[in-house]
Amino acid sequence: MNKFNKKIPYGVIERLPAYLNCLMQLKKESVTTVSSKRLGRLTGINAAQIRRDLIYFGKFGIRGVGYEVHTLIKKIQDILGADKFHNIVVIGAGNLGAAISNHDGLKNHGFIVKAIFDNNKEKVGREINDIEISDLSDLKKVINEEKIKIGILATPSEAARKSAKALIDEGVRVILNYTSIIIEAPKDVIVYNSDPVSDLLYTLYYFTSKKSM
Amino acid sequence: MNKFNKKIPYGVIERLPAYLNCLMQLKKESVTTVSSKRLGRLTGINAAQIRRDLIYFGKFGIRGVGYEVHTLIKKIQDILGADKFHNIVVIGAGNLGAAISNHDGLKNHGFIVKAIFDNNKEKVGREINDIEISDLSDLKKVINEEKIKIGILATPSEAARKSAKALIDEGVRVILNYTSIIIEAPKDVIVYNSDPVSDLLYTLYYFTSKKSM
DNA sequence: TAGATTGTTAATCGATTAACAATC
DNA sequence: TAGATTGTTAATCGATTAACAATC
Repeated sequence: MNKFNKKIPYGVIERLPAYLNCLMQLKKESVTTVSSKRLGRLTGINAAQIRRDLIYFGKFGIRGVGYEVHTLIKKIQDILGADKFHNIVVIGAGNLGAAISNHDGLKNHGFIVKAIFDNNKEKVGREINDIEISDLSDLKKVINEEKIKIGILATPSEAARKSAKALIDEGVRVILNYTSIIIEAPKDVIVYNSDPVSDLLYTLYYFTSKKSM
Repeated sequence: MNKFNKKIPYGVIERLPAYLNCLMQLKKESVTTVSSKRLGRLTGINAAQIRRDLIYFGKFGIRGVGYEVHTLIKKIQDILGADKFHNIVVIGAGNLGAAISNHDGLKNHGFIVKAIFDNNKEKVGREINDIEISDLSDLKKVINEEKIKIGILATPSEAARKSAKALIDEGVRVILNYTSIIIEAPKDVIVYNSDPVSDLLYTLYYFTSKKSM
């Protein structure tokens, strides 16, 4: 719900991170102002749609000028909740877990990796990106002490279901699932699945038979 | 376009990999038949929608019985083009590149990683998952020799734009972009962006203010 | 003022879902 | 046959986009 008390379409929320990402790159290039037209060209999204999306939340632009990059970043961060810090945990200290833990963007958007868990005793105690790898058996303790609500699942598939259950049982409410296991969760838990194979298969459809996108 | 010569909604194609993934898990559990109702419960997708999605491509079910798992897998693989082998390359031999190259699902769906590229001379010559790491300067040669049309971009952000350009210039037509860099590509190149931060930000919206999904 | 671009409407387009006849 | 579930329709719901007045 927004200030007009209207339900926001999913598509709108899905596009906001894309706008934000684009705006942050523009900011890095010292661009101060951007029109919906330009933002549209950069993100591949229709300019009218960008304006439509934004006015769900307020009038952030200046007619005849465009949007101030800095202001729009603040507004979108505020809408998404990315203006606050969020403690997260990563399950799995393999390549994937390490890649995610090292991701610059997390820090830039206020996500703080509080712990990385693994059940491999050899890895426990080592560090990834200055974060110590903890034993999976300490999951419960850490989640409760740090009041963690967001978890990233980056284990091998075999371990995924058990870890997901542990996260949910301890009160985690958002799970980013990077395994190909299907996670069954109660309605108040948000599970977001991300799988390179699904992404590839999706694009493959449009590729293999030269269907237009 | 399908056999009825009607345009297939994007949403349908997006859901097919989810069905496929679910079906393959069912097959592993030796389930032979599944109803749209059960598939719906497992994937979180409305049963009517599953049936609707599938008949865009043909009548794959048996009234009163459901869908034969094995048959439906074949059909969906055929639709997506996942019944053939596809050579791919991965750019970036860091944690992310390694994680993707090691991903079981790739092999299961016919994707063969032909080469992993990196510009770090120390990594070149080593192996990940039995695939030798090649020097980025050999990209052109490999892509042309192996007629690679699919590339996965898993480099640090700084290197992404240059690598993307190289891929496109040499004829790659599908790019899975795992960096947060925006890639500008001609219309006949399909770029699919996947970024853990965008995924987190999206879920964050529904989480932070207890908005219903 | 002239040019540019937002905010906003309204028309179009596309997606979802309930319902049920067909049929296994 | 009775029960189950698909295939299919049609109504509803939601998303996209062109167009343009408002206004910087």
